[in-house]
Amino acid sequence: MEELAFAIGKNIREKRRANGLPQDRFALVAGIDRSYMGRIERGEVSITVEKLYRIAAALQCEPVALLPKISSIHLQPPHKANKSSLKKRQ
Amino acid sequence: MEELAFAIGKNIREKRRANGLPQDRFALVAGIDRSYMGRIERGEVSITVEKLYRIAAALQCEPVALLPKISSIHLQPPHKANKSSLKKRQ
DNA sequence: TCAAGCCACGGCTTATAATCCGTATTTTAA
DNA sequence: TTAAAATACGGATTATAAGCCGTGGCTTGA
Repeated sequence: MEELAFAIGKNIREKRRANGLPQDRFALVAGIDRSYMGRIERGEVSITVEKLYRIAAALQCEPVALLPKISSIHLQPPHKANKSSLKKRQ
Repeated sequence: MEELAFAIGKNIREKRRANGLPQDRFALVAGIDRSYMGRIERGEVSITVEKLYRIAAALQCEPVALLPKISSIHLQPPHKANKSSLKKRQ
């Protein structure tokens, strides 16, 4: 149900297949664990920007080519709802 | 020295200031810890794509507006150099 | 002056990203 | 069909992203 991760994973898979690379070899090129790469493509995990850049590099594209428009994503509130720690300014 | 993180942090700070928001209030809007937001802007930490989207949303811009061109970044090899686990196909 | 706003920075903890290795299942080509 | 390639998926561990709370330093306006 991770909308963002799912959209990214779908884009990665499409481009990878367009490049004719199997998942495990692609993971190797990107310098990412093969099992983790599977999870990324399935949208099961939330990746770092650094991983995004590795993957884009392996696909020879810009990171933005893998990212959905922000308007298409509704991100759910943080797990630890961050409670102010900011003085009210009446 | 994290080139990517530093570039992103710089972009975020610029846009935040352009919006006239102090760091702590901005962190609040983005739903991110104030102290962590400071580290992000200083380029001390590697963030997830999900955080990138939160920040972009708070800045009312697309994530790509915060990301440097891939050609301007040389990413260093993974810490755990991922050793094949892939059969040779001689 | 000093109070308040803004930011840097620290130590510590908690959540989770990422790895490693194995095996089951599906897909594809001969 | 069936063997091999490609992928799914699992458990367990390690690395690190992210949160929490405090403090200190700097700048500016009252």
